[in-house]
Amino acid sequence: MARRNDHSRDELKEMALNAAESLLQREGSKALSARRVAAEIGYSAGSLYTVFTNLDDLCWQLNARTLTQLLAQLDASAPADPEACLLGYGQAYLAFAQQNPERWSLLFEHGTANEVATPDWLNQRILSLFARVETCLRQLNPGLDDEALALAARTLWSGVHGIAVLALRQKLFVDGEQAAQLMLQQLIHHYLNGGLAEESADA
Amino acid sequence: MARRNDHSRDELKEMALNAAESLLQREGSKALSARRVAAEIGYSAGSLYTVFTNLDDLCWQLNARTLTQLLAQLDASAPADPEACLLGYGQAYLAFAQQNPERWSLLFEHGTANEVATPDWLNQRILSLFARVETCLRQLNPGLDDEALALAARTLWSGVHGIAVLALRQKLFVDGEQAAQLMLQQLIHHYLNGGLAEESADA
DNA sequence: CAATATATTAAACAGTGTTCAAAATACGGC
DNA sequence: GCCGTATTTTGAACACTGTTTAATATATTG
Repeated sequence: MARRNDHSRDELKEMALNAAESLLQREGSKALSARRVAAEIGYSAGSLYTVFTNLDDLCWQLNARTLTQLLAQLDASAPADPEACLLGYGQAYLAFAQQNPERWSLLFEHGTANEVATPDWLNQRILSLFARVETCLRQLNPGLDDEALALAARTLWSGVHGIAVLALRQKLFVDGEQAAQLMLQQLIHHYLNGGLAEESADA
Repeated sequence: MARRNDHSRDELKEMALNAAESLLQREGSKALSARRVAAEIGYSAGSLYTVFTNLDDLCWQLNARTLTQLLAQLDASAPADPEACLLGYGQAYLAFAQQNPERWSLLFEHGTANEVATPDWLNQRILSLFARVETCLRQLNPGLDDEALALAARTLWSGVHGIAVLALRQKLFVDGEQAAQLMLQQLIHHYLNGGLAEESADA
C-alpha cells in the first residue's frame, strides 16, 4: 500500500496522467486501463477514482494535455508570411499526428457517441487553433467578414485534418513517405489561390 | 438452444451482421458485444465464433457492408457534369455520415493501432471511391498524368472527409445546420478553381 | 497515547472477448 | 424404426474490464 501523503492529490493526478500517456504511447489505447495505470504508479485502481471521476475523465484530461502540446508545437515555428505560416501549421499538425499516433487518435476518437458533452476547456483549445488559422487568412484577405473568415478557416483546416486522418489510417494508397506533405502543400496552395480572392470580390 | 440447421452458416452470418448493424445504430458502438449480438438472434455467444474469427472480424465485415452501401448512395446521384458530380459525391458522403453516425464512425475508427492490416476487400472499396473522384477530375483536366490525378483526388477527398469528421464530432463551432454544406461547396469550388488548371500548366 | 480524520486498498459486481468440453441435435446405414 | 457417428450449439470457465464501497492502514490532532 502506498503510504499516505507520499504524494499530494495534484501529484497523484500528475503521476497518473504521465503513466497513462506513456502507456498509451507504448502499448496503444487498448492498454489504457485503470488497473494498469494504477499499477504503473504503485497505487491501486480505486485510488484513481479519488482524483478522476472516471476513466473518461482521465482521457479528457490526457487530451487536454495533448492538445496543449500540439498547439505549442504549432506556435514553435510561425513565420511572418501568412501562407508560409499556414503551411507550417499544417506540417506541424501532420508531424504531430505521425509522431504521436495514439495520443492524436485518442484526441479525436474519444467520446464517440457520447451523451456527455466535450468539456469546455477542451473546446476552447480547439477554438484557439482555429483562431490561429483565421489570423493568417485575415492577413491574406483583410476584406473578409468574420463569418466568412470563420468558415474559410474551418474549411481549410478540415482539409488538413482529413489528410492527417487518412494518412495515419493508411487509407490514402499512395506510396511515398512525403505523399501527405505534397497533398498538404497542394491543398493550401490551391485553396488560397482558388477561392480566397474570389470571396473578397463578393464582399 | 437454437435448433441445429435452423439456419445455414451463411444465414447465421447474415443474421449476426444484421443484428450487429441494428444494435450499433440503436445503441452505439458500446453495445456491440458478442453476447448482445448473439442474444439478439437467439444464439449463444460462442456460436458467433463459428462464423467469425473474432469480434474484430465481425466489425470488418460490418464495415464492408457500410462501405458498399455508402458507395451505392454516391452512385445514386451522379450527374454528367464533373463538378456537379463531385459536389454530389461530397454531399452524399456528408449525408451518409450524418445519417449513420455510428456505422460511419466504426468504419474509420475501428482497428486503430491494429497490428493486423485492414482486409484487402475493404481497401479495394476505398480505392473504388477514389476512382470515382479521379474520373471526375480527369474530365475537368485531361492533361493531368496519373500520379498527379491520384494525388489530386486524394487531396480533395481528404478535405471532404475532414469536414465530415469534424462536423460529426461537433468540432467546427459554427452554428447553422448547413455549415458543413457551405464548407463543402467552398472546398470543392476553391480547389477546382485554384489549382487544377495550374497543375496542367506544369505538365 | 488515544481519538478522530483521511488515504488507500481489497474485494465485490456486472460486464467484456474468447475458448472448449460437454450436451444436443441431425444424418447415414441398417 | 433405431444406432452410431458427425456436427451444431451451448454453458461454463478464464482473464480481463470499469466502478463502488466496506474495511484497513496511516496521519493528525487533542
